[in-house]
Amino acid sequence: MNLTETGRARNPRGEGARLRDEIVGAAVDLLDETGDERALTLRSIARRAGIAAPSIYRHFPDQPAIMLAVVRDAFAELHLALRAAVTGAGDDPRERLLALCHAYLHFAQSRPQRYRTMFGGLWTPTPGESSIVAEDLTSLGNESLALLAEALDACVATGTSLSTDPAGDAVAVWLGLHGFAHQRAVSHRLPGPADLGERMITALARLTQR
Amino acid sequence: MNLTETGRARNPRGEGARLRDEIVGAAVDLLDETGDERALTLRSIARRAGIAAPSIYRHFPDQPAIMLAVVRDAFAELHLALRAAVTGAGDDPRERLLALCHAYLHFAQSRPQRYRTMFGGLWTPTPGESSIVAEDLTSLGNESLALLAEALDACVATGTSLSTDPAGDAVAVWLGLHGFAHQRAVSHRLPGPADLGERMITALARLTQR
DNA sequence: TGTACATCAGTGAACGCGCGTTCACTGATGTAC
DNA sequence: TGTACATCAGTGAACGCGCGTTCACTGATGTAC
Repeated sequence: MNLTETGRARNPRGEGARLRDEIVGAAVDLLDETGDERALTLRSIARRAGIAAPSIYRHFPDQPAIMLAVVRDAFAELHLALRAAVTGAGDDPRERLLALCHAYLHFAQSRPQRYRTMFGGLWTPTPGESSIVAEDLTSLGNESLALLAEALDACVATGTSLSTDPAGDAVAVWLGLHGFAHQRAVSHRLPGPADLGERMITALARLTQR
Repeated sequence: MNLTETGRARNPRGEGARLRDEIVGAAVDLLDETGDERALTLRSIARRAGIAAPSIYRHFPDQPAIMLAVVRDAFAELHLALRAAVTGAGDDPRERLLALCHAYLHFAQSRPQRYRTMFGGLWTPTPGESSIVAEDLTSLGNESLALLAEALDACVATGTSLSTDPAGDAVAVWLGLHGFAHQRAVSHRLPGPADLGERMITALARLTQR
């Protein structure tokens, strides 16, 4: 590492972009620890990263841009986790779909603060006031939703799902997962039976009884 | 009203509590307009209410206490809306359940910022640092959830729902509604078919085909 | 009925603080000649 | 090979601002006698 006891060593020429990742990492750490995106100020992130506050401006135009990078990272991480789950689940479409859904719920449960931030919509009150544009936001979860739609399609093809509109029902499954995951991320004391997630997935994906 | 052109008239003796409601109202207005709970500072709320900032301390111990009052008000309003919907829906259990669910979704759509704040979990990062205690939070939606469970019970009793665990499935329906409502409150551009909400309700409540 | 006084609702000035952002800078490292 | 110079990564000091909170206060209104 480039860190010393009394500060950080400078990155070599051409690799200043490393600091960009360190800044995002510091922001993620702060978010996971405090659970409060209001704590992610430009100065607190700089402190955490061990740099002077103005150094951030070499890499980000403003504070919301850091948040966007954090959220983008988190969505990329989610997508990787979902892909890995599907890939590792074997060939049975039902198992693949369930693995994907469980990976989604696991992702949210293990990083509740990041999950809340990804979908909380707070970090960008008014696109236009900052460097962020609407385009940055709309497409964020699309890749992962496509993965879910694909898994549901496969279930329909083998008769495991009775859905007559897999594309629409994929959105329904996603929103169900989201409601479950989000509420659990927020309250950590969810009423309801232990198999609640399973039950919602089965119902929304219109899976047949095994 | 007690407002004049150059300030507000003082409340008469014994009715100083009126200002409390005005403070909460000002906070709600700010929240609905800005869509950003970070904008709800003690000073901005005071400005909006037309009073001096220290006047707030006569009615609230600190800023999170105002947020709690806002959220409590919103939950009370939600409960009233749900009750009114059920009451006005006639005797058919299916219609009553659907009316309740639609009222829930309508509530969230017509007050997206308040809905987000109610369930966003941001306004109370660490109970104990402020005047808020955990007890203030846990019971917030319980009344409304009970209403939903009751409506689902009635559907089961008449064979309209095939649920074998209405209490658990009521939570499932709620989380489905929440996922739908929350995501719509945040993004306002939801993919999926027009009858998505209907579809989720029917599936999660295990309603029979009509 | 008059009057002194307590209570109540709300104010104005001031405090110290962390914030985002700017500016001119430092000093190491690679490059041209 | 040596040296002047451009580039690059990051800094330190300073700015103005809005924040939460405190303090002693003002002045209207009800109450006791």
